[in-house]
Amino acid sequence: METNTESIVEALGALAQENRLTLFRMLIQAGNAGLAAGAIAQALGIPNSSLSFHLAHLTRAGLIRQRRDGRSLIYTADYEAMNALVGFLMENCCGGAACAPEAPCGEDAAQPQRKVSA
Amino acid sequence: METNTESIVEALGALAQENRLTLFRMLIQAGNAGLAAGAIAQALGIPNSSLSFHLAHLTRAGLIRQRRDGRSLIYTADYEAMNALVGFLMENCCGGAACAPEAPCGEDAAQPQRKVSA
DNA sequence: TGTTCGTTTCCATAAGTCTCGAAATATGCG
DNA sequence: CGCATATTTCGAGACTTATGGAAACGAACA
Repeated sequence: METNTESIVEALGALAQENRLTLFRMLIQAGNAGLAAGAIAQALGIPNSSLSFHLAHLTRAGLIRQRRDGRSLIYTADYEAMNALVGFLMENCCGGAACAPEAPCGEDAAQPQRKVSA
Repeated sequence: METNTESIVEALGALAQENRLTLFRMLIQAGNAGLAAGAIAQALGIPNSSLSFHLAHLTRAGLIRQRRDGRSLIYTADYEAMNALVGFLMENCCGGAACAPEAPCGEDAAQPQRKVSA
C-alpha cells in the first residue's frame, strides 16, 4: 500500500464499515491460512453477493489478497498494508516526534499462532 | 473513546475523508494550542459551512474537542482517542499475540513541540 | 462433457454523505 | 444597545454506498 493521503483515505474507508472491519479482523487472525469466501459469508451472516461487494472493496483498498484453492477463493489479510496504515497514523502523531515503533507487526508476523521469529 | 467495534467504525469513518484526515493531522500537529475553525477553513480552502460539517463529524466520533477562546472556537485533537484507535487495530494484529506497544503516544504527548514531561 | 459447487456480476432500491449558499446563532467591542 | 466577527444550522442538489435476489461465470470433479 502506498502511503499518500489518498490511499490512506481509501484504506480507512474500507475499514469504516461494520461488516468489513469484522471481516478484516477475522482475516488478520486467520493468518496466512486465510478464509474462503463462503466461510466468511456464513460467519458474518450475510448473502454471498453482499460479501463479494465488501471483499472487492477491501481488495481495491489493498488491504486483502485473493488466492485460489480448488473451487474456493481464499482471502488473506495484507499485513504490510495494515502496518503502513498504522504507521501513517503514528508517523504524524505528536507533531512528527519519534514516539512510535515503525512496523510492530512485520511481514513475518503473518503466522499468528506462533511466536514471531523467522 | 470506547473501543467497541461500533465506535471504531465511527472513528475510521470520520478519518476516511480527505478534508477530515488532513484536518485531523493538522490538529495532531498543532498540539494543545489547537486551531480556530476559521483558520482551518482557510487552510483547507473550504467554506465555513463545509468545515463545520466535518468538525461536527470528527467531534461526534470523539476524535477532537472544542474549547472557546474569545470569539473563536478552538479545536484540538484527542490524543487518547487516536491511541485507542491505533491500539485497537494493533491489538488485533497477529492473532492477538503481543507484538505492539500499548500507547505509543501517551496523554502527555499532547504538547508536541516540547519534550514530554508533565 | 456434463453437472455441481463456490463465487461474482447485475440490477434495483434504500440510505447515507459531501458540498455550499443563505440565514440563524453566539460572542465581544464600542 | 447596536454593530462586527466567528461559527453553526438549515436546506437542497449531486453523488456514493450498502443490501440482497437472480442470473451468469468459472473451476473442478466424475
